[in-house]
Amino acid sequence: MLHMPSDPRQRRAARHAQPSGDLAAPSSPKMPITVDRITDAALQVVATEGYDALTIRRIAAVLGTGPSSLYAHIVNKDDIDDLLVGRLCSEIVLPEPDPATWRTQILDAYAQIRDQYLKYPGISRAALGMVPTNLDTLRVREGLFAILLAGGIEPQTAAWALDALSLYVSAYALEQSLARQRRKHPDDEWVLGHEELLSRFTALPADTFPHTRRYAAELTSGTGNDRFRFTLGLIINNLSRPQPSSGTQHDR
Amino acid sequence: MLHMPSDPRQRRAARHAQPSGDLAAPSSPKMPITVDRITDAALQVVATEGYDALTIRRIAAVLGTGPSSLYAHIVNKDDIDDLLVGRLCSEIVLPEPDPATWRTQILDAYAQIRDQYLKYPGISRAALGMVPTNLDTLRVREGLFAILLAGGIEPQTAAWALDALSLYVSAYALEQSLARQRRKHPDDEWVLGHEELLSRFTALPADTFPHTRRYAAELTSGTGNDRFRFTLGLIINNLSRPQPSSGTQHDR
DNA sequence: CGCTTGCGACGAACTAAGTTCGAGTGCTAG
DNA sequence: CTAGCACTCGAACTTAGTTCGTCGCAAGCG
Repeated sequence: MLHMPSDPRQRRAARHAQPSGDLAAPSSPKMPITVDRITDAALQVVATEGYDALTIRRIAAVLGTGPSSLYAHIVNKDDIDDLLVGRLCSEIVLPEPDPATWRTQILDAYAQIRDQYLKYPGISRAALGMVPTNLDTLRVREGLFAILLAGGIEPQTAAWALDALSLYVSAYALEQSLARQRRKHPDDEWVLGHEELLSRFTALPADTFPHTRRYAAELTSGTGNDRFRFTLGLIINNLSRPQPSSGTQHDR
Repeated sequence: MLHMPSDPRQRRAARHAQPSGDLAAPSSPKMPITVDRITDAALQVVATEGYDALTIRRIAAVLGTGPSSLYAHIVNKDDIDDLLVGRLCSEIVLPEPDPATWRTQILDAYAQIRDQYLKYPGISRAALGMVPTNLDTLRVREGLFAILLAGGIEPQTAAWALDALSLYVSAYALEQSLARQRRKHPDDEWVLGHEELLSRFTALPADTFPHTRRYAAELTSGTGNDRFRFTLGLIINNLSRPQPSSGTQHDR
């Protein structure tokens, strides 16, 4: 039986390289530690305890072993991020591009990504730092890119819009995760519900914070989802229309 | 002489509370450790070595003391983030809102914020997790909000756009910082320049990555600044126009 | 059939970092 | 002058990422 490279660095490189002929070896009949099992364990930890609780020792404990046992399969902890994001991306289902409904297609796809991120709280932090050559993220990018192009968007505009949307969605998920985490961690008084935030704003001095005070209701209104759809709509709606020259040139 | 509360928790709370009558005590004639000196030292560390190198011990070393000496002034390390973001925000200069030039005013203000973030690499990570009651961030928000309102934007739209823009700028700065950091850290082969990224894209299999391959030039084109201005323009240009109803409702 | 060899598993240990403890120190009020 | 208090700081505790050296097992080989 042909073995994979024993050096985990080479394995990581192999994961980032284009898919060559040799597929990943199927798991042995026994119960050895594999990259897949590590990924499963890590995802389980993140789903139940959040990304901050994701430690090498925690993963090893789920697998019933010690921390050093993982280092035959991973390079370092960053490698785990790679695996997690890869797994998440692989579960994104992308539609066949349809020029008639490309807006909702994009919106739905990003909502899917957002839901994945929120399902694994804090994991978007890993996605933000991901090297852009990860194969699974490239697959998703390709799919989203195809939808935009089918919508008649200029390739250059589509490419940059892709960046903007992806970045925003990651940041949005990260912020949401952090907020929810704080809400579950009421050790300090830093947990602010909607009403408390509103009352804080209205209690601000009117001379230095006139607008924040006056429009406190607007500033604190809307669910996370409302704001998400608003922003994506803002970006998407501006794509297919000719950009009015208003001091901002973005042609090239 | 009246002393501040001895418990650093109360001091932190005091920093977040609205500015009451008692101003912070001026520094003693000698050379004691103060919150300001801690902030200075921390900023210096971040500017020269990046946010990842910001440790309690490193700050203490800059101040010529041990790590425990700081805990009389800060609650924990998160508190340092608070101080840093506060300092950064306090250096943002906001223009008097001008209805005629509100677009460039917003763009310039966010460019200022972006430059601050990039000057202290990785610090935007702290900004992303910041509690929204930080007084200094509120000041900046108030100023930006005022500009949008002066531009005739609906309060609700302005409030949500503020969120979207701030989130994007933070995420943008974080990504840029991470990328630059990787470039300076050539221990692995994960450093990808523009050309290398391009060649990677063109080397992708044409059957599964047709668009990425075909438009590799567009996908890798543009400086960070180009993309920054593009995205902000995308959002800003859509604000003052009536939102076409395209499945996205944001009223309430 | 027994020996070798090499890979994967893993206990132990090293380092770094956040945080706490408790003793010391100097300033200020009474 | 002295008591109290805030501040300082060395030492130590805890957690976490990572490495080292050993062990066991299975495949090939004589």
